[in-house]
Amino acid sequence: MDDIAKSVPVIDIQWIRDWKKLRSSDSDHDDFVPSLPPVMATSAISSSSGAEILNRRFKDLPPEELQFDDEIARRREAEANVDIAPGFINSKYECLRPTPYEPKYNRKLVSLLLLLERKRHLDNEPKRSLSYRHAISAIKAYPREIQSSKEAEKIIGVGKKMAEKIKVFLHTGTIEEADKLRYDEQFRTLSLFSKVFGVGVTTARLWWDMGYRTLQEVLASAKLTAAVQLGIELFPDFDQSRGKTKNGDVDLIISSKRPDNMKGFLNKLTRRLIEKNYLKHKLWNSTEIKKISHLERPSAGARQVFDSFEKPSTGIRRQVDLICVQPDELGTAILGWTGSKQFERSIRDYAKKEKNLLLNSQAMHLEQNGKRKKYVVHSEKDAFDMIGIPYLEPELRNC
DNA sequence: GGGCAATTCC
DNA sequence: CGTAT
DNA sequence: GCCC
Repeated sequence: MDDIAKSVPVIDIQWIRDWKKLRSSDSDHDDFVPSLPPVMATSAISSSSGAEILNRRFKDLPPEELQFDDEIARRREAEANVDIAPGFINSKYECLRPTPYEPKYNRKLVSLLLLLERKRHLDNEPKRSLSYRHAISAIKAYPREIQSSKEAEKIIGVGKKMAEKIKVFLHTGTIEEADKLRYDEQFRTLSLFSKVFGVGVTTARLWWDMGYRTLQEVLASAKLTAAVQLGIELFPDFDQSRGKTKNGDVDLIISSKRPDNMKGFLNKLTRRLIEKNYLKHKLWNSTEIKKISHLERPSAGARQVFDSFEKPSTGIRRQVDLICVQPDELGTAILGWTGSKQFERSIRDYAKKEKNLLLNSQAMHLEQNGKRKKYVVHSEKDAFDMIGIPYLEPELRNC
């Protein structure tokens, strides 16, 4: 999952309606797929812009833009010891407060902290990266401009070192370490490499250390697994910096009230979708076998990742995750796949630490004196109620 | 100083 | 089987 | 890097 809670509809919903119509009139899997006009498959899609990104070399390129930056970095009165903003839910649990996708206040500060978080991530310092994520999340949700580092340090998640950086920001309008990263070839190259499907910070750095500076060079010279090679070739289609929509991947969670019908469903469905050219490549798949007291139950979160045509007529390609779940897993599956990533970490952390509830995308369990009791979660709302926290719309889970 | 979400695949 | 993703 |  990405760090953005997905709320933008990016596929033709009619496609799903047709599917539902057909499904209700017939129980044979092979007829689940609606008949739509066949797709004109072409490999020339976006290849002109694709060549650009594959050959992008950051040396001497203009600096990376800040994510949010309409703020005039004005100088504040030094170190006003004001109270924390009224109404702000000051907690270490991000899931307790609404967090917008774009901050209203402190936008440049958030942009700079995001650079530092990414730097820690690329340097393989996941815990420091997490710390920045906590602080960024809190500041994104903070309901007014921060006036001083003293005020900032009252925010749970902002400690001494972060407050010092904020102090410098308030006085100079920037944070030097962060601003430098915008021009840093290694930082920008590692960022690009690690956006490829199947590539994390380790592989990204390996490629850098081998001397590669563009994806094209990697493609030409590095020995790649088939999946990673596909990841690079599809990269131009998935490139998120292009186009208007923030993020384009689609998660479809599929369930049936008659689980016995679901055996082999995902494979059948994807085979048909590939035949009809809705899906192009299988990037990844997982078929989980749950072991329950010696019995093997095929289940929970069988998942396949594809790239597909968003809308046959446009030829625009999207990443599609197909997730097949048991009916009693539907509530937790939707909650778990809606994100954001940090929201999921937070709500699971809260549930466990504060309520002894173990939460994952398959189930919720109450743990008391060494025993686990399973609760069925029927909906997202249900999950919030059971955990005992106020419901948050998906659009406000952008922790 | 321990913990930081939970889980799978290759 | 341990590590990376 | 921060909280408990």
